[in-house]
Amino acid sequence: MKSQSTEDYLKAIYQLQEMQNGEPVSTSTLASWLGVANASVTGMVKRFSSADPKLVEYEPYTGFVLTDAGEKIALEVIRHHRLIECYLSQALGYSWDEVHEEAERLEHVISEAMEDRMAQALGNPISDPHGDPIPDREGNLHQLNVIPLTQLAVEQPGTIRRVIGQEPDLLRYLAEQGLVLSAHIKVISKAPFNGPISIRIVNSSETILALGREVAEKILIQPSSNTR
Amino acid sequence: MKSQSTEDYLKAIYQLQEMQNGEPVSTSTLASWLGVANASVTGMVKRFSSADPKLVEYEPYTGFVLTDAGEKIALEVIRHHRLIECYLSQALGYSWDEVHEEAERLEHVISEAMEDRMAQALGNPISDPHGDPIPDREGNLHQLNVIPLTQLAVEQPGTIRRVIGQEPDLLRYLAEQGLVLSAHIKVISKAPFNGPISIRIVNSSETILALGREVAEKILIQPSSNTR
DNA sequence: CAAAATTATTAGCCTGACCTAAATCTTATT
DNA sequence: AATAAGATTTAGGTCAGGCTAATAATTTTG
Repeated sequence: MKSQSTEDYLKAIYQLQEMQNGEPVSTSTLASWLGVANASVTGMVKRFSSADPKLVEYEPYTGFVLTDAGEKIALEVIRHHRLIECYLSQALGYSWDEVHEEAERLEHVISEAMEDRMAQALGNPISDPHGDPIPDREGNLHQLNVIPLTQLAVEQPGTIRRVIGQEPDLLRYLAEQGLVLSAHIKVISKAPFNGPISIRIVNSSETILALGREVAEKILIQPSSNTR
Repeated sequence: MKSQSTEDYLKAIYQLQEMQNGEPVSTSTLASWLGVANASVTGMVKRFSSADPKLVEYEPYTGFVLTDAGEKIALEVIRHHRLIECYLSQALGYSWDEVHEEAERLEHVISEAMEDRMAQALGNPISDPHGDPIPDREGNLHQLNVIPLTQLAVEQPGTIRRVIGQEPDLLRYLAEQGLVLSAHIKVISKAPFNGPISIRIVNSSETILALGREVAEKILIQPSSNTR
């Protein structure tokens, strides 16, 4: 089994690559994501690309891309992480802003047997408490058909399916406003000049919420047919 | 938080001290228990006894004894370990020979919050699947009134309350024979010259089981009044 | 297109946790 | 009391995973 650091690096590269539509991940991006010095990343990744099997491809001054072997490990760790999040939420009553931190440590130590038992207890869930997809044992991800809230048309109704990012403060804030998974919402207006997006939660109070673009970008919506 | 190794060392010292009725633990005993070289123990324990607060008292050529601060940490780790064992057994269907290995890694990474939630889900158990007592948050242990099976008198009935040791093979063997917690047994005979002890499981088949002294020493019995 | 700014790499160092081999201390034995 | 046997510690080394400071490569800008 790979060390905890190795697993963290590979997971981070995978996630950053995903966030950048497959672009190679630069040294400094990875370093600041992991909270280590650039030089540490250079050293660590150098080991990865001379490992057997090779875990990342590395083009100096371009960045890192996972090999299939590296991606496999990353997906295993992500599967652990997200299953644990689900389990903590469903079996132990954690809220969605608490699960990430705990899972971050547990993901490196659970056995495959434990993973299987958790998955079974949960009925093999396909997404975690934030709507992030859980890879299956082979690493296949179930992709949702969603768009960021920023791209939802005015008056177009939709359902919240996923929230990107793990900042507990933001997650708590969203939950307080009723912006949780499966909530039905509708965009009332989008202020110009990149201003806030005003939305309403359908079938709930008539309150109108204004969200900044940064936040709205992280809320992924499954559009539904416009019923009005 | 202390490193995983530190926690392992302190836990080991605690358990060895317990097994030796409070005797100081020698370098080589600890080293072979942990599976590391003697020199590694010397180095590590030296750090502990010059730490702030000091974690072990060390008398050269006599051995190590935990200070109150060291014992506190050891008991926290043991509480984690045993609660996890309980949880795995009750919530995820692990058998008593499987729990130890998994708990051995999880004990170092769970948060206090998770510990509390597990304890609550289990109804604050006071012993783990092997009958080992679970320290409470303050480190208090509930001591059972038990004796090793080797000391149970012939014809004296008793109940299995605890099994010492975590060897999966032994635990599986015992379970197959019906020697599980709460089983009622009676000693039929004790062969002389340290020979095997023959027992019968009360209220079950009439089969007579012969156990070696080594094994019998690890089975702790709560004697009950002789009803015949 | 050269200089400035940015980004990445190298060099050299540190710490924790291990190791082996050699030296030293203690205890037991003659 | 001297020595052999056994236990323990010291000396010196490795490896992973960090760090800072200095250097080098690339990209941007004037």
